[in-house]
Amino acid sequence: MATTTAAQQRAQTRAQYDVFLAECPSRKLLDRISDKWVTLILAALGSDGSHRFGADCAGEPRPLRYSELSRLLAGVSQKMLTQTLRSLERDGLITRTATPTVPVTVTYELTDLGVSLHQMMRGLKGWAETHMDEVLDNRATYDTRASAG
Amino acid sequence: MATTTAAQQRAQTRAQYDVFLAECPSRKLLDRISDKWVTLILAALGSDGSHRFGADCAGEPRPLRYSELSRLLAGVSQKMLTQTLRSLERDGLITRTATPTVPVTVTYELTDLGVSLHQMMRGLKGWAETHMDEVLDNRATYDTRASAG
DNA sequence: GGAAGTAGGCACTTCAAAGTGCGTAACACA
DNA sequence: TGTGTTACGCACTTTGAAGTGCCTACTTCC
Repeated sequence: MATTTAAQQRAQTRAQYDVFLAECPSRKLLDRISDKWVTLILAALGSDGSHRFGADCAGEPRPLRYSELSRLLAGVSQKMLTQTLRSLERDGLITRTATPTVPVTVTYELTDLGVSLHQMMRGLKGWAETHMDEVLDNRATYDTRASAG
Repeated sequence: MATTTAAQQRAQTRAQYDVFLAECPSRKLLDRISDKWVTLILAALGSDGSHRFGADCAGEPRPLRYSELSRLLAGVSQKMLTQTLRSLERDGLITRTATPTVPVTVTYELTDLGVSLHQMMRGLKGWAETHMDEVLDNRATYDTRASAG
């Protein structure tokens, strides 16, 4: 009977904890931006449409079509692209504009909020470029010691 | 035979894409901080040991014992706590100090790099508090329209 | 008239991460 | 002597997200 006592206790405390986590706006922000395709779509829409995500993320924001995004993000499945675009639209970070042309044309564009988020991610990039090398150095050193020492 | 042609093409492009992603330091940073327990451990070690993560994350950084962290983070399983601490130690964000006392005592402490990361996450928090409400508003509006409209 | 392109929807499957329980070495205390 | 604590390691299981294939409606081009 009492085989899950410890588990249930943890479930209790976890439930409370999850509530707390859900309340934390920075946690929610992380949930949003920590998605692989979210960051890439933001980068794509935030920069011009050329496939230069890594370097500077510069260029002017430009609306992109679904098919353009699909080609730009290369490895993304249609499902994930659609799904991610929906969630970004839901959050008011991008707008979806469907024009009933020959075959229906849909374009996506960053909102002001989306641009704001994109700007912040460039800030993140700054920190990362400053310190992430150090982190990776530490990681390599740790691994070397673990296997050699 | 050629049933996986499209899939394999995607696999190709995805492989290239993953390489690119792996090279991006901001992507790596996201991989690090977007972990639930990472952020909480950082918050715990970055603030004093009281259970006030949400409000201000203030207080002075203080080394904490494994058991203290375990109690503080409540819902965390021992496995995840150990695992997360290891990875943070590996990255040079925290230090692990074992003192061979009565039952062995282990304390964890933020390194300078860890403090730096903790500071940045407070910056994140700033953005989140400024804009995340807006995002959540949009989300709620979207959901309402979807179900009611 | 059938193939192709556009922007997806739907359902099945897989796969890795997280959860969960159990074991451990050393010592202290009853 | 046996039970408890500390700080884990190991192995099994679950689960939820992502991947993948297959479908549509409409049109245009060959």
